Amino acid sequence: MIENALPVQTDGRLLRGEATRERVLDAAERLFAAEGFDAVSIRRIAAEAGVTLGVVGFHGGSKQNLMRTVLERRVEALNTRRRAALEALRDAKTPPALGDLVDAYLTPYLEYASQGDPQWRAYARLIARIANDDRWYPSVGGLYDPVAREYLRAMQQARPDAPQQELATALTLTVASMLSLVASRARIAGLSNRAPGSPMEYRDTLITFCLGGIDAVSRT
Amino acid sequence: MIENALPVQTDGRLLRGEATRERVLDAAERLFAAEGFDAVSIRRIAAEAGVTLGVVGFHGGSKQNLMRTVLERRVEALNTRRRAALEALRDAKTPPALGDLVDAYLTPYLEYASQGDPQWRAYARLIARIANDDRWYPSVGGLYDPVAREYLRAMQQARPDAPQQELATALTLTVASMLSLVASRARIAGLSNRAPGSPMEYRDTLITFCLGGIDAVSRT
DNA sequence: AAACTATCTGAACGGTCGTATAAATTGTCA
DNA sequence: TGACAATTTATACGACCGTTCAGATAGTTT
Repeated sequence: MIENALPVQTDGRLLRGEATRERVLDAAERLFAAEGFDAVSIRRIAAEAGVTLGVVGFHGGSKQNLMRTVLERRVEALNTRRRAALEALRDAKTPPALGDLVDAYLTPYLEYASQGDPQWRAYARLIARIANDDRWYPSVGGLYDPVAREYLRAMQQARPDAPQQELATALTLTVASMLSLVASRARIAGLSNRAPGSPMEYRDTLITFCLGGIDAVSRT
Repeated sequence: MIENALPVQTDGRLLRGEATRERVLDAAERLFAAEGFDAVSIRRIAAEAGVTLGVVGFHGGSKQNLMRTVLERRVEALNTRRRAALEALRDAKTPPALGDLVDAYLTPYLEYASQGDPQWRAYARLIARIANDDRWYPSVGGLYDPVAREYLRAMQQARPDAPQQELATALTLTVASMLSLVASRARIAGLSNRAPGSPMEYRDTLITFCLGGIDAVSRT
């Protein structure tokens, strides 16, 4: 088993294979996001990346491992933006309001999902997919949950009298609503009689909805 | 292509094959719900149903057609319960309150999802799966949307001043929250530090959350 | 009993799957 | 330049895929 293939060479130009590796991960990211893990074959990933079959195995390992790598590749950037938004609220003179917390948590993901970079958009769709699949979440949920827990603590400080258990559930429903804007575009567009647009168009309504929901729950 | 294999015989006891057909559909329902369309092979459905491979094709047709049949089999029962709950509210002397509407829409699905019958539980999980998948929703969304639209009209009457577009979005977020209790049990249990329990345990919190959200949106 | 039809069996078809690997290629360093 | 390691190619493996179908079986009708 080839565990770690990182090049030992000094010069950056040496990493000829690093570019191919990115192409493979990008292709896998796009296809997994669009069609799901089981519907995509390694051969199609290879074709999409413009490489031969063996290269995918060389850079990505097994199919499961390839999926995991794709999921882990961008998680730090998303977590960093969410943490930074939370820090910014804490640095303000007044303690953060509930609405600011909801906004701060939802906005980075929505921006990534609506951004110009198609790879980030694909990654956002992929997250929405696996969050709704109990098969994947156990192995990657730990990457996202710590930040969510930080927000949960901040919400508890903003609503000290709210029942903890219910507040936690309200946050998970908030996350589910957010993800649904990306994962369930067909259903949402159909029911709201809108042409399916960027998730960002629903941002204000989403925040109002979730804030109203959390507020109601925290008054239980 | 054998289009319609319904038996012409008079006596009901004749339908020996009808029982096998149900076993095949039940097995497909369980496996599709648990692992998704692409992860399940017809051979595994046959084994799960205790029949040979050819029988699945005989009663279910192609794999796509089998999926469609499974989805359509129970939709009328769910729609009927939702419509009946709405009618009951309309027959009352006072016009239905928003909270009653939310309750009436969510409860039938949550009850099916928590019920003793494992096939109904599987069906509930399957719905939650396909609602989050743009590949399936276009072909089956029409089965569920008409009832949702009836509820939307009732909500508009309960909140005449609410902006229509936003109210529709709020309803889709409500549906997403409801489905997430069934589809994302791992994520929800993880974030709320609860052992994953029946969706019914979250019912009160869910209704409070969604009602608060719709209320907030309709005051926009 | 014979004809008939619905149901089921068992096997095969051509393809695609994930994975592994020997050999060829490429670029770097001693 | 020759040794060396990283990368890529080409191919093979056994397993499983969805679909089809000729023939066996069984229940009903004439």
